[in-house]
Amino acid sequence: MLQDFSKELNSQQLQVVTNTEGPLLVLAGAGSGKTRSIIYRCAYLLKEKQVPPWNILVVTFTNKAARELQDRLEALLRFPVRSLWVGTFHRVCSRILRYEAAHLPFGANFSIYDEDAQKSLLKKIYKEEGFDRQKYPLPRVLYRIGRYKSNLLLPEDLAKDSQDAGSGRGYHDEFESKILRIYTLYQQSLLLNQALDFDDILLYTARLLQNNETVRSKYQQLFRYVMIDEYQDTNQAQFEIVRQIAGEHQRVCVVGDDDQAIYSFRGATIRNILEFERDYQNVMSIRLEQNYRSTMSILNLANAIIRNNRRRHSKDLWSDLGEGERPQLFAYNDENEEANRTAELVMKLHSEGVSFNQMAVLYRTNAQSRVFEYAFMQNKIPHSIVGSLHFYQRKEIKDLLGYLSSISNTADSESLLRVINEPPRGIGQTTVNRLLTFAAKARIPLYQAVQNVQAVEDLQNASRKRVADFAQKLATWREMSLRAPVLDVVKAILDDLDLIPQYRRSGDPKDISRAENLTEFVSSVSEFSERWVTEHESPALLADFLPFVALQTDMDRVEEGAESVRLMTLHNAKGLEFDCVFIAGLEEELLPHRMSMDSRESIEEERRLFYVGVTRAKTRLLLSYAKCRRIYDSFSFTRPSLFLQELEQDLFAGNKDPADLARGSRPRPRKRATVTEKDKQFRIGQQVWHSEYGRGLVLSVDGVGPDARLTISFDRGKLTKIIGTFVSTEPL
DNA sequence: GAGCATGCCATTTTT
DNA sequence: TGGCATGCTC
Repeated sequence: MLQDFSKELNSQQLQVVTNTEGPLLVLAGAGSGKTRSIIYRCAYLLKEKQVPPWNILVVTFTNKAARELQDRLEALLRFPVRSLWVGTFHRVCSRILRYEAAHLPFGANFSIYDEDAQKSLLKKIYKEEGFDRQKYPLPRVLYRIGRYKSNLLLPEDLAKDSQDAGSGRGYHDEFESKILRIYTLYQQSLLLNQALDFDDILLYTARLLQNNETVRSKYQQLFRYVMIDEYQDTNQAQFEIVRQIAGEHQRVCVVGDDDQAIYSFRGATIRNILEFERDYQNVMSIRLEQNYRSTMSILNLANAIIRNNRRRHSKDLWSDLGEGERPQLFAYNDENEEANRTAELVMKLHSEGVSFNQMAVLYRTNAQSRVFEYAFMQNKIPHSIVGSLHFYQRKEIKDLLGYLSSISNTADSESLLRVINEPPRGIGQTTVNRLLTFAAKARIPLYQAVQNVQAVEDLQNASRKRVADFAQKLATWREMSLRAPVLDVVKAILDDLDLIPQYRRSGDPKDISRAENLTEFVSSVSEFSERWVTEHESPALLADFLPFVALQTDMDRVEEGAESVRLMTLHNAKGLEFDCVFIAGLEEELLPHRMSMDSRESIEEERRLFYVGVTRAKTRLLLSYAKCRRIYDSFSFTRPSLFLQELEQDLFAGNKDPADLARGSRPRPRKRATVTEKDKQFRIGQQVWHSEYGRGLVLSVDGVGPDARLTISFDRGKLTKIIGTFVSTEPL
């Protein structure tokens, strides 16, 4: 066995595989075969060390990575490895919480709330308590709550802290105490619904392991060998979970790359990987620096980019795949040109024999995908957008999931509220309010109130009947879901509601796509069920399916082999590789993003994001920026990214117009600055000139002077909204 | 109680 | 720009 391995692995990788008995830190550069090392390490434990699969825990960053790992491991071993624990932190922890529900303030069938559900819960709290949404914006409050949770702080801990610190004074303290109040109510309402948000899954697991010795030692003994991938992107809660499980036996292997840490906005801290050697005793550390993915020209660029970061374990990637083609840098006039030229380049590469699924277009923000999608459609280039419109965030899918949660977890009044009149069945606001009042008085969930509608006062007979009918349906589905396969339950609900045919009949293309999405959902349930049956030899029930689907993401739905160009954000590109990679929008305020330019740390993280993108490419890398970009409905001039400015020109292939970059790097006024005439006035019907679009006619004027928003019809056929500064009142 | 129109809002990254 | 909430009307 070992001999087989030594043919397949280099000496560092082999070290990773065989050093299984103590804490191990693997600093694995991009493309250095870390997944491969993890897989072989598992194989080594299973075959050589005879460790039972259920004693091994492997935590990956995405579900997709978990599945891939499992598949590749089985291919290597040539037999199925069923009871190995492989999954994301969220998945593994949600499993633990369901097993250990007896020790927790919620049942095994708890619901999992996504961000939208979190928001609607908060909105309701704001309404009841009269909080001001301007003063306490939802995203900000949610972010704060998330931060508390990933640092393992529940409201009661904070309350204690603020008491210790003495009474709060001033505006800041008032703000903090309001946040704490909101957090407290929010947490209460989650529990009332027997629901957890994403952060709760980690928080409650960490707490349980900390506080309950029996449970802790159970999992310490179960997870005799622990491996954590992408350790650079773990947060404090995740750190604590690992420590509770593996701190005692110390058989823990963490794999990561500090240069690829890109999730600090979600509470991840690079500290975990930088300090691993202090957190555990006698840590062995191994560096994987040989890259098996990219040519040297690409790695030279990657190394040059990341060298500008200060806080890192310094390392240089190298490969023996030859020099290859140097990366190309393109300067375009605007985002449309960028998209069109990219589409042309894609077709050119395709005609040279590169298959579509070996090409990817990467960008910083999802909003950038639109122009590419359009250009690719125009050119009939097969493409798939990864992650922009979340399948699981679509209304029709969430409605269906709302039904499923309502019948699975009858405490989940929020989910029931979502679907109680969707599709409309004549249970309006008034009726709902009366039901809610009744439920609150009786201290029962909405589900019970609906079931006991006879006892609810003040209801009109017609309403009461409609509620009773609905209650009957719910009860039937629920009854069915306890024993029948989930696929049957889903089909029964859809049939009873007549949802798909109704959407299909409407004729509205949006509704037709809803019908299609529901059909796709059914086939995903069916796919899940088939997998489940082969693995568990019993049919999948609703209670098996719900926890699975709640942690699914759009990323997990990309068909592997599909012959299409992938369009995705740089974040989503983590862990992937393609022959040809395009990175678009390399401009100041886009990459680095304007929201992340306030501190050195955040700029370094943006730089890492660029680095992650670059290191996805095997043979060809094509970078671009636009000199002018439309944001919402106005045009802005842009400057090339700082990250381009700090690079030597000879890293790139002969640039068509190298002067562009030099010009861009000269200090220039930030925005709206090329046309310098002062005091321009515009009127309807006036002739104006634009450097690119040529002569045009002003159709409407909104505002005064250079800042006025104009609608202009250009002679060349373009009709656009633009700000006054961008056009000249005289021929150019 | 349902559907429509209007006006307002925010617009980074996601398990 | 467009998605969402609110308010208005039938």
